[in-house]
Amino acid sequence: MANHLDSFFGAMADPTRRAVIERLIAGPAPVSELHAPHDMALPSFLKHLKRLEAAGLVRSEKAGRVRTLHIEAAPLAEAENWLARQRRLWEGRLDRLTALAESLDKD
Amino acid sequence: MANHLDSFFGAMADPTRRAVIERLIAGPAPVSELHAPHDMALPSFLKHLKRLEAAGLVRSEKAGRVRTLHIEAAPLAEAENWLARQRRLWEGRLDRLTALAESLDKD
DNA sequence: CCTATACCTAGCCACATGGCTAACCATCTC
DNA sequence: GAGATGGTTAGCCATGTGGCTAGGTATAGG
Repeated sequence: MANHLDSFFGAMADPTRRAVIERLIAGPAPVSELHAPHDMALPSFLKHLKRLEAAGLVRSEKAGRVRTLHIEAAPLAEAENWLARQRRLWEGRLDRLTALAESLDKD
Repeated sequence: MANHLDSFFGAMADPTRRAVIERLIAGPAPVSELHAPHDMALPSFLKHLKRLEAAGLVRSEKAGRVRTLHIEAAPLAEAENWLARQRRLWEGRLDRLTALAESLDKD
């Protein structure tokens, strides 16, 4: 398989990286601004950004000294769809169980 | 923060574990049945199950020699809601950008 | 009671992850 | 062109993760 889901869920499994995503949803931002609220050395923080970019959750462009990051919404939607599908299957199963229970009650 | 989201996303960031979840959505199953389709030694596989249980995605009960696993749907729903909220914020932002663009066009 | 079954524990290994410091570009700004 | 600013690279370290083998425990079945 080796899905995007691997790298997506891996990328989201860290509060620093989720915070970056939440910030970027409000609009693009340069590295230094993203870094500011996190009590962590820049190189450590950059690793998180690299991971987000590798997972395709984020794009970045450099202009002069400044690298600006943008969010990439598609993977978010993809993961949400995956979860929604699991939930529907689960709910479908519950429905069948309910129906089964009712049919057994009749006997 | 140290959210459930940490352990949830961490748990889902592995194809073996996602496959277990997908299987359990169809209904409860014992360890050996869950293990069967995965080409991996049992102890390695057990670690994955422990991780799912630690993340609260799965419950398990032992009867005699057999431990049976059940899925726990709530965390799935919670993560789906988190993603949905992000998406709505994102879409809201796009709407505002569109409105802004239109208002600029009028000038 | 003996054996097979089903799972569990302990302990090892290689590699990934998440943090750091130190030192290094590159580009504005004065 | 000298400094300050914004990122980047290299390399170190501790811990976590994902795999393994070997061996153990507990119950089901004959």
